[in-house]
Amino acid sequence: MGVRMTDIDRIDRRILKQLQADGRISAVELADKIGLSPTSTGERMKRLQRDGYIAGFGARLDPHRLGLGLLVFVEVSLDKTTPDVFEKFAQAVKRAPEVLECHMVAGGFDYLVKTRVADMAAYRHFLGEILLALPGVKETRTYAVMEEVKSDGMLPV
Amino acid sequence: MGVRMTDIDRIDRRILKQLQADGRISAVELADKIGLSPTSTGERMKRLQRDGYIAGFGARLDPHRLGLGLLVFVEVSLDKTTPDVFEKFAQAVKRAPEVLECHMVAGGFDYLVKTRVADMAAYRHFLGEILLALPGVKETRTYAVMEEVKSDGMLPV
DNA sequence: CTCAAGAACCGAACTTTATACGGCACATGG
DNA sequence: CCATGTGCCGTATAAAGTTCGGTTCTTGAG
Repeated sequence: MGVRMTDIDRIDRRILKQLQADGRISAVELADKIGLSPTSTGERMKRLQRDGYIAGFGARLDPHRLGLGLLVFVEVSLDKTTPDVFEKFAQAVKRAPEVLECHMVAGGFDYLVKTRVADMAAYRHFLGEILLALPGVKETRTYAVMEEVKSDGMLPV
Repeated sequence: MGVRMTDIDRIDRRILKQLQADGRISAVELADKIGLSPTSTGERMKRLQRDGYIAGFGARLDPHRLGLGLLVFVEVSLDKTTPDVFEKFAQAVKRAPEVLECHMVAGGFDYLVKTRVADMAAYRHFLGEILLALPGVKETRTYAVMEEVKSDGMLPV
């Protein structure tokens, strides 16, 4: 299944690590962190993007500052007797802005949903009016996050 | 509990939205997307960072390209008879690079851990040698992700 | 009402960064 | 040996970031 054209070396990994931590670092500053010229650094950055190692850049926003103080995980079980439930559910979830992540899992339930809302009242509304309103949703289990021990989600490179 | 000094308006929200989607957009381009001069746009960006709405910038790396093809969630229950288990567990988790996220939750278990590894063999090693080796870990339930329906984790602004 | 003060925006000058180009060193394979 | 390709670098040009002064608008006190 090889779509990849090239492989990456030690220097590429250091570039990826730095860019993951600070996506707005200049090629000049990055260059002398890794001991290369700005030109070569820029070329490598462009190659890493072209080959898909870097999917994009983004600002990390503070959810609490934006009034999204409550993080909630929901386990969802679907009624598998109806056809298309998985498709419908997946599409609905992609449209819901409260849903940050949604993963189909193997195990005791079908989907694990990560949600961020303002407070419990907002979550109650989301659960009742949006999630449970979807056809085929048989059961949900809610886990409110009390403390975010680790949240950055940085990949080990 | 007001630490915030200022509030944000409609224009700030559009800036945040754009920067979340593309953290490397130039102030010039961003400026005419939102109908403002590059100067004012730059000033607002700096203010949004200073006030903590923007925590930072980062590159979005493709986990599959980096050989981290398997996403796994683990529910962890701790043995609450021992003192300090929560502290120890939290600190160990912060040190583990395989752990992308870890949240203490209210409900049937104690921690929900999000992990990314190369494959099942790597996960087996992580579970046995690292997670279960921690003192106080009573029980774990593993949920391997079969399909990532939604993964970006963009906040609604 | 008048006026001073502050906030937000803008354009222009200046500084820094990105990009494109040409050349150099080195490894590879015919 | 030589041709080719790759990676690196320095320079020059184009673009973006940054600072500064000045304008308008709002606000609140006199």
